[in-house]
Amino acid sequence: MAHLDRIFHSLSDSTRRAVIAQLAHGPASVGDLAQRHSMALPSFMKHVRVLEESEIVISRKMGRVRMCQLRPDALAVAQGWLERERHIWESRLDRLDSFVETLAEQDNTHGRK
Amino acid sequence: MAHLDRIFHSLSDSTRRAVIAQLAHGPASVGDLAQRHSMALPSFMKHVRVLEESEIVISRKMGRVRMCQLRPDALAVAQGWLERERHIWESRLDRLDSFVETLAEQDNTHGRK
DNA sequence: GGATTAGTTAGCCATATGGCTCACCTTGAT
DNA sequence: ATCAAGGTGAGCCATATGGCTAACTAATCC
Repeated sequence: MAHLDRIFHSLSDSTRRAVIAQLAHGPASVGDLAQRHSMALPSFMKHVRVLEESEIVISRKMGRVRMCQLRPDALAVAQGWLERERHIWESRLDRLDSFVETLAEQDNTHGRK
Repeated sequence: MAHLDRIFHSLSDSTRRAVIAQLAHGPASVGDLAQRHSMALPSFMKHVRVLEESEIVISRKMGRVRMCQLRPDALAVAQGWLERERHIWESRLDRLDSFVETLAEQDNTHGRK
Protein backbone atom coordinates (compact mmCIF):
# COMPACT_ATOMS: atom_id res chain seq x y z
CA MET A 1 0.00 0.00 0.00
CA ALA A 2 1.61 3.14 -1.22
CA HIS A 3 -0.33 5.27 1.23
CA LEU A 4 1.19 3.61 4.27
CA ASP A 5 4.59 3.90 2.62
CA ARG A 6 4.18 7.63 2.35
CA ILE A 7 2.78 8.08 5.83
CA PHE A 8 5.56 6.19 7.55
CA HIS A 9 8.12 7.85 5.34
CA SER A 10 6.78 11.22 6.44
CA LEU A 11 7.13 10.19 10.05
CA SER A 12 10.69 8.99 9.58
CA ASP A 13 12.15 12.49 9.60
CA SER A 14 12.52 14.43 12.82
CA THR A 15 11.85 17.79 11.18
CA ARG A 16 8.55 16.50 9.90
CA ARG A 17 7.64 14.93 13.22
CA ALA A 18 8.35 18.27 14.88
CA VAL A 19 6.03 19.98 12.42
CA ILE A 20 3.31 17.49 13.23
CA ALA A 21 3.90 18.01 16.93
CA GLN A 22 3.59 21.75 16.50
CA LEU A 23 0.49 21.49 14.38
CA ALA A 24 -1.10 19.27 16.99
CA HIS A 25 -1.30 22.41 19.11
CA GLY A 26 -3.08 24.29 16.37
CA PRO A 27 -2.81 25.58 12.80
CA ALA A 28 0.22 27.60 11.80
CA SER A 29 1.65 29.32 8.77
CA VAL A 30 4.64 27.95 6.89
CA GLY A 31 6.66 30.84 8.25
CA ASP A 32 5.67 30.06 11.84
CA LEU A 33 6.58 26.45 11.38
CA ALA A 34 9.84 27.16 9.59
CA GLN A 35 11.18 29.52 12.28
CA ARG A 36 12.32 26.85 14.71
CA HIS A 37 14.03 24.79 12.07
CA SER A 38 17.26 26.45 11.05
CA MET A 39 16.95 25.60 7.41
CA ALA A 40 16.39 27.55 4.21
CA LEU A 41 12.73 28.05 3.38
CA PRO A 42 12.76 26.04 0.15
CA SER A 43 14.27 23.09 2.00
CA PHE A 44 11.61 23.39 4.65
CA MET A 45 8.85 23.65 2.09
CA LYS A 46 9.84 20.25 0.74
CA HIS A 47 9.00 18.76 4.11
CA VAL A 48 5.66 20.49 4.15
CA ARG A 49 4.91 19.10 0.73
CA VAL A 50 5.86 15.60 1.82
CA LEU A 51 3.45 15.94 4.71
CA GLU A 52 0.73 17.09 2.37
CA GLU A 53 1.33 14.31 -0.12
CA SER A 54 1.02 11.77 2.63
CA GLU A 55 -2.24 13.42 3.60
CA ILE A 56 -1.14 14.22 7.11
CA VAL A 57 -1.34 17.96 6.62
CA ILE A 58 -3.56 20.19 4.56
CA SER A 59 -2.86 23.78 3.73
CA ARG A 60 -4.32 26.61 1.78
CA LYS A 61 -3.08 29.97 0.89
CA MET A 62 -4.73 33.01 2.39
CA GLY A 63 -3.26 36.14 0.93
CA ARG A 64 0.44 35.57 0.75
CA VAL A 65 0.44 33.30 3.78
CA ARG A 66 -0.01 29.54 3.60
CA MET A 67 -1.79 28.15 6.63
CA CYS A 68 -1.17 24.54 7.55
CA GLN A 69 -3.30 22.30 9.62
CA LEU A 70 -3.17 18.76 10.85
CA ARG A 71 -5.65 16.53 9.16
CA PRO A 72 -8.03 14.83 11.57
CA ASP A 73 -7.39 11.08 11.73
CA ALA A 74 -4.25 11.48 9.67
CA LEU A 75 -2.31 9.35 12.09
CA ALA A 76 -5.10 6.84 12.55
CA VAL A 77 -4.01 4.93 9.46
CA ALA A 78 -0.54 4.40 10.86
CA GLN A 79 -1.88 3.61 14.30
CA GLY A 80 -4.29 1.13 12.80
CA TRP A 81 -1.55 -0.81 11.09
CA LEU A 82 0.60 -0.90 14.20
CA GLU A 83 -2.27 -2.01 16.38
CA ARG A 84 -3.29 -4.78 14.04
CA GLU A 85 0.21 -6.19 13.90
CA ARG A 86 0.69 -5.88 17.60
CA HIS A 87 -2.57 -7.62 18.21
CA ILE A 88 -1.61 -10.57 16.03
CA TRP A 89 1.73 -10.72 17.75
CA GLU A 90 0.28 -10.56 21.22
CA SER A 91 -2.50 -13.02 20.71
CA ARG A 92 0.13 -15.38 19.40
CA LEU A 93 2.11 -14.94 22.58
CA ASP A 94 -1.05 -15.70 24.54
CA ARG A 95 -1.55 -18.89 22.61
CA LEU A 96 2.08 -19.73 23.24
CA ASP A 97 1.53 -19.22 26.94
CA SER A 98 -1.37 -21.60 27.05
CA PHE A 99 0.62 -24.01 24.94
CA VAL A 100 3.39 -23.85 27.49
CA GLU A 101 0.84 -24.32 30.28
CA THR A 102 -0.49 -27.36 28.51
CA LEU A 103 3.01 -28.72 28.30
CA ALA A 104 3.48 -28.02 31.98
CA GLU A 105 0.30 -29.88 32.82
CA GLN A 106 1.33 -32.87 30.77
CA ASP A 107 4.65 -32.59 32.50
CA ASN A 108 2.89 -32.84 35.86
CA THR A 109 0.72 -35.71 34.71
CA HIS A 110 3.51 -37.80 33.29
CA GLY A 111 6.19 -36.89 35.78
CA ARG A 112 9.11 -34.56 35.14
CA LYS A 113 12.54 -34.89 33.56
CA MET B 1 15.53 11.03 18.02
CA ALA B 2 17.40 8.86 15.64
CA HIS B 3 15.69 5.76 16.93
CA LEU B 4 12.24 6.92 15.87
CA ASP B 5 13.72 7.91 12.53
CA ARG B 6 14.93 4.39 11.98
CA ILE B 7 11.77 2.74 13.20
CA PHE B 8 9.46 4.76 10.96
CA HIS B 9 11.86 4.40 8.08
CA SER B 10 11.71 0.65 8.51
CA LEU B 11 7.95 0.77 8.41
CA SER B 12 7.89 2.89 5.27
CA ASP B 13 8.66 -0.03 2.96
CA SER B 14 6.00 -2.56 2.09
CA THR B 15 8.47 -5.44 1.88
CA ARG B 16 9.59 -4.74 5.41
CA ARG B 17 6.04 -4.34 6.67
CA ALA B 18 5.23 -7.70 5.12
CA VAL B 19 8.15 -9.25 6.95
CA ILE B 20 6.92 -7.81 10.21
CA ALA B 21 3.44 -9.09 9.50
CA GLN B 22 4.81 -12.55 8.83
CA LEU B 23 6.98 -12.53 11.92
CA ALA B 24 4.00 -11.51 14.00
CA HIS B 25 2.73 -15.02 13.39
CA GLY B 26 5.95 -16.53 14.63
CA PRO B 27 9.70 -16.75 14.06
CA ALA B 28 11.03 -17.65 10.62
CA SER B 29 14.28 -18.14 8.81
CA VAL B 30 15.59 -15.63 6.30
CA GLY B 31 14.86 -18.17 3.58
CA ASP B 32 11.26 -18.61 4.72
CA LEU B 33 10.76 -14.89 4.76
CA ALA B 34 12.47 -14.28 1.44
CA GLN B 35 10.38 -16.83 -0.47
CA ARG B 36 7.30 -14.66 -0.90
CA HIS B 37 9.25 -11.66 -2.02
CA SER B 38 10.46 -12.15 -5.55
CA MET B 39 13.78 -10.52 -5.01
CA ALA B 40 17.40 -11.66 -4.94
CA LEU B 41 18.53 -12.81 -1.53
CA PRO B 42 21.16 -10.12 -1.01
CA SER B 43 18.54 -7.46 -1.72
CA PHE B 44 16.21 -9.08 0.73
CA MET B 45 18.91 -9.34 3.37
CA LYS B 46 19.30 -5.59 3.28
CA HIS B 47 15.72 -5.25 4.44
CA VAL B 48 16.31 -7.71 7.25
CA ARG B 49 19.33 -5.71 8.35
CA VAL B 50 17.35 -2.49 8.30
CA LEU B 51 14.78 -4.16 10.53
CA GLU B 52 17.49 -5.29 12.89
CA GLU B 53 19.17 -1.92 13.04
CA SER B 54 15.89 -0.31 13.96
CA GLU B 55 15.55 -2.93 16.68
CA ILE B 56 12.30 -4.29 15.38
CA VAL B 57 13.70 -7.70 14.63
CA ILE B 58 16.38 -9.81 16.23
CA SER B 59 18.03 -12.78 14.62
CA ARG B 60 20.70 -15.27 15.32
CA LYS B 61 22.31 -17.89 13.29
CA MET B 62 21.69 -21.51 14.13
CA GLY B 63 23.79 -23.71 11.95
CA ARG B 64 23.62 -22.23 8.49
CA VAL B 65 20.14 -20.89 9.02
CA ARG B 66 19.42 -17.43 10.41
CA MET B 67 16.27 -17.34 12.46
CA CYS B 68 14.44 -14.04 12.77
CA GLN B 69 12.01 -13.01 15.38
CA LEU B 70 9.92 -9.96 16.17
CA ARG B 71 11.15 -8.08 19.15
CA PRO B 72 8.54 -7.71 21.87
CA ASP B 73 7.41 -4.08 22.22
CA ALA B 74 9.32 -3.15 19.09
CA LEU B 75 6.33 -1.30 17.74
CA ALA B 76 5.42 0.22 21.08
CA VAL B 77 7.87 3.08 20.54
CA ALA B 78 6.17 4.07 17.32
CA GLN B 79 2.73 3.61 18.79
CA GLY B 80 3.72 5.69 21.77
CA TRP B 81 4.72 8.63 19.62
CA LEU B 82 1.55 8.45 17.55
CA GLU B 83 -0.65 8.21 20.60
CA ARG B 84 0.98 11.16 22.33
CA GLU B 85 0.55 13.38 19.30
CA ARG B 86 -2.98 12.28 18.76
CA HIS B 87 -3.77 12.94 22.37
CA ILE B 88 -2.45 16.50 22.18
CA TRP B 89 -4.37 17.04 19.00
CA GLU B 90 -7.59 15.66 20.38
CA SER B 91 -7.50 17.42 23.70
CA ARG B 92 -6.96 20.61 21.74
CA LEU B 93 -10.09 19.89 19.75
CA ASP B 94 -11.93 19.36 23.03
CA ARG B 95 -10.76 22.71 24.33
CA LEU B 96 -11.83 24.27 21.07
CA ASP B 97 -15.27 22.79 21.55
CA SER B 98 -15.62 24.30 25.00
CA PHE B 99 -14.27 27.56 23.66
CA VAL B 100 -16.96 27.54 21.03
CA GLU B 101 -19.51 26.71 23.69
CA THR B 102 -18.30 29.63 25.75
CA LEU B 103 -18.72 31.88 22.76
CA ALA B 104 -22.21 30.53 22.25
CA GLU B 105 -23.10 31.26 25.86
CA GLN B 106 -21.85 34.81 25.62
CA ASP B 107 -23.79 35.07 22.45
CA ASN B 108 -26.91 34.07 24.32
CA THR B 109 -26.16 36.46 27.17
CA HIS B 110 -25.46 39.49 25.06
CA GLY B 111 -27.94 38.85 22.32
CA ARG B 112 -27.00 37.82 18.81
CA LYS B 113 -25.78 39.79 15.79
C1' DG C 1 4.26 53.12 -6.62
C1' DG C 2 8.11 51.20 -4.28
C1' DA C 3 9.81 48.43 -0.67
C1' DT C 4 8.94 44.37 2.18
C1' DT C 5 7.12 40.05 3.28
C1' DA C 6 6.01 35.28 2.36
C1' DG C 7 6.32 31.83 -0.58
C1' DT C 8 7.65 29.48 -4.90
C1' DT C 9 10.45 27.62 -8.85
C1' DA C 10 14.50 25.91 -10.79
C1' DG C 11 18.49 23.73 -10.53
C1' DC C 12 22.73 22.03 -8.19
C1' DC C 13 24.97 18.72 -5.05
C1' DA C 14 26.16 14.83 -1.82
C1' DT C 15 24.47 10.96 0.22
C1' DA C 16 21.09 7.22 0.95
C1' DT C 17 18.08 3.66 -0.79
C1' DG C 18 16.69 -0.42 -3.09
C1' DG C 19 17.56 -3.30 -6.55
C1' DC C 20 21.03 -6.43 -9.12
C1' DT C 21 25.13 -9.93 -10.02
C1' DC C 22 29.06 -12.66 -9.02
C1' DA C 23 32.18 -14.71 -5.93
C1' DC C 24 32.65 -16.67 -1.45
C1' DC C 25 32.09 -19.14 3.03
C1' DT C 26 29.89 -22.41 6.32
C1' DT C 27 27.13 -26.13 7.58
C1' DG C 28 24.73 -30.40 6.68
C1' DA C 29 23.88 -34.34 3.97
C1' DT C 30 25.75 -38.35 1.20
C1' DA D 1 35.64 -35.79 0.67
C1' DT D 2 32.33 -33.72 -1.96
C1' DC D 3 28.28 -31.40 -2.99
C1' DA D 4 24.12 -28.70 -2.00
C1' DA D 5 21.86 -25.34 0.87
C1' DG D 6 21.64 -21.01 3.06
C1' DG D 7 23.58 -17.04 3.61
C1' DT D 8 27.22 -13.13 3.10
C1' DG D 9 30.22 -9.59 1.05
C1' DA D 10 31.65 -6.57 -2.49
C1' DG D 11 30.53 -3.64 -5.76
C1' DC D 12 27.59 -1.71 -9.56
C1' DC D 13 23.57 1.08 -10.93
C1' DA D 14 19.42 4.18 -11.11
C1' DT D 15 16.59 6.87 -8.50
C1' DA D 16 15.15 9.35 -4.28
C1' DT D 17 16.13 12.36 -0.45
C1' DG D 18 17.44 16.40 1.96
C1' DG D 19 20.02 20.19 1.87
C1' DC D 20 21.57 24.65 -0.64
C1' DT D 21 21.40 29.24 -3.62
C1' DA D 22 19.58 32.48 -6.80
C1' DA D 23 15.95 34.41 -9.17
C1' DC D 24 11.02 35.12 -9.37
C1' DT D 25 5.86 36.18 -8.06
C1' DA D 26 2.30 37.95 -5.46
C1' DA D 27 0.35 40.23 -1.46
C1' DT D 28 0.70 43.96 1.90
C1' DC D 29 2.51 48.10 3.91
C1' DC D 30 4.05 53.22 3.80
